[in-house]
Amino acid sequence: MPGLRRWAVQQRLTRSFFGRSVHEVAPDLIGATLLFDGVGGVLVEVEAYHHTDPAAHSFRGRTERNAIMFGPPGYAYVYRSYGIHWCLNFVCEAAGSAAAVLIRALEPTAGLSTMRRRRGVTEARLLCSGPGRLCEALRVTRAHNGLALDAPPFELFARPGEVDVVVGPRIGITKAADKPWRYGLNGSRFLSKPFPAAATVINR
DNA sequence: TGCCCGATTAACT
DNA sequence: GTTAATCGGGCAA
Repeated sequence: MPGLRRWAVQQRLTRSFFGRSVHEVAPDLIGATLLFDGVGGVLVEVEAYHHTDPAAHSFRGRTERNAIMFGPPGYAYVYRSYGIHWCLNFVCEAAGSAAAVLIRALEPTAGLSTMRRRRGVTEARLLCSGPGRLCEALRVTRAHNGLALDAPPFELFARPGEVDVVVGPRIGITKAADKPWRYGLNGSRFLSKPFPAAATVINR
């Protein structure tokens, strides 16, 4: 029956979803829906980090700031970036792996007027295209560091079907800059930056 | 304690 | 293309 699918219940992402390799979870988050207090949209760009990765906050061991990364999967790790912005991560793998996915961009679908007010811009493309912008639009701060991802104010829903995921090098880092651990929704206009023209596309 | 630098962004030239 | 804003972590002294 045409249109039936729109009534299908979207599956919520649970802790077990995050208890896998960060390099599996990251591409599987592309196309998923993130809501924070009812405001959010479809994830279109993420990056993977791991404690063996020189670019990761957890690379030099546990500190007060990154402690959440060393805990169990399925929790939010929020940190201050450049003393100005907040950045949101999802902790993955097993406790001690200190692996997390940085949430870099989403396509806004819920709470657009709220996001516009918080961000001070009207263009939808500028609301959540970048980790700092996204946290400002969703009003994610240090107060949410350590919160479970399967309970309010978070709501996470699995993507409804397969998507084309584009894979490329991460942005804004100097260490391990060659690692292709940035994942995006192929063709999305809500990416924080385009992927290289030669970037690989995979179906997930 | 002091210094350097960063998983960024917006406003410049 | 370049740069200021702004501050905590990490490391040298």
